[in-house]
Amino acid sequence: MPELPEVEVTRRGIAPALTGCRITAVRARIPALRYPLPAKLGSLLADRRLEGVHRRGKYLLLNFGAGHLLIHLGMSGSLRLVAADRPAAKHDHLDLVFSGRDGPVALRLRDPRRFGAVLWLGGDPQQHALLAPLGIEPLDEAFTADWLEKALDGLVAPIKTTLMDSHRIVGIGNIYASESLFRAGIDPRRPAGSISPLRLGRLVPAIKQTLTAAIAAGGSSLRDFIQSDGSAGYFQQQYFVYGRTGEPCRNCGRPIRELRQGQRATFYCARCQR
DNA sequence: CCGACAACCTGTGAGC
DNA sequence: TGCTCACAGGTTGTCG
Repeated sequence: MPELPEVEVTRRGIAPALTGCRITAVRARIPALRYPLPAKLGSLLADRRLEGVHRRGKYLLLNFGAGHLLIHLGMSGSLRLVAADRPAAKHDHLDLVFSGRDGPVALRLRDPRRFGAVLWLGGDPQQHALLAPLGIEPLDEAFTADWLEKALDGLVAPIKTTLMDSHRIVGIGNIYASESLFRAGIDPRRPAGSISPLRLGRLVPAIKQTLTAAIAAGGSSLRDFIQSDGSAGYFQQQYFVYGRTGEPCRNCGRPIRELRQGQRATFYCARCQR
């Protein structure tokens, strides 16, 4: 579910409600997601004040002053703000209960597939083994066609799988890789290192526009993505190619094609993308 | 370093 | 209706 836009929408949903609030309880219902949950998370966070909520790639960082709680939503994770006494449903694995301005409120993590992660980072978050190797933020000013040309130099792998490599560029997952390449008019199978500067000059703004539009729409609601207040995102209504196999291209009318790259589905228009 | 692949886990929808 | 199979937003680790 969550690529950069969904994580950013989540961040913007929870930050205003929780920043400045203190933890009053922690409820962990399972011992581990992708990694074991931090031991003694309750005493670690007891009475701590949330200083801010940040994002790095698809990771959320909750700053508690003494350290950061790192949260990754994996494939199926979501965070919601709910009344603290609301019963937990299936796959609601973790609650962080805060003393909110209007009474106790729980930040509830749900993750059916359990590919997500919750870790406690005591030191500088950027030095952590999961964050240090991460690539550039695509919405940063530093992400330019010049930067991309150097980053892709010599690479033979298809541009689509390369865009999804978080050690080069963060935040672009399977949906937004296909969508960005359509907007740029680039064939997803094209070797990353042999794309002309002219085309890279189209790809950079295509990525930025795709991600920005998705954030503005509240993310994509594949199956069950929900915002922190429980409402849906609407970006999927703006998909050009993702999940539209056989349907007419919104630009030229030809049927959208589907292929597999690295065990993932790719969607594209054979006429508009070269 | 690069690229291909399996693995982690549950839910859902298609097809029979 | 019920069963089986393929596939789903991500990332790490391994291997050649």
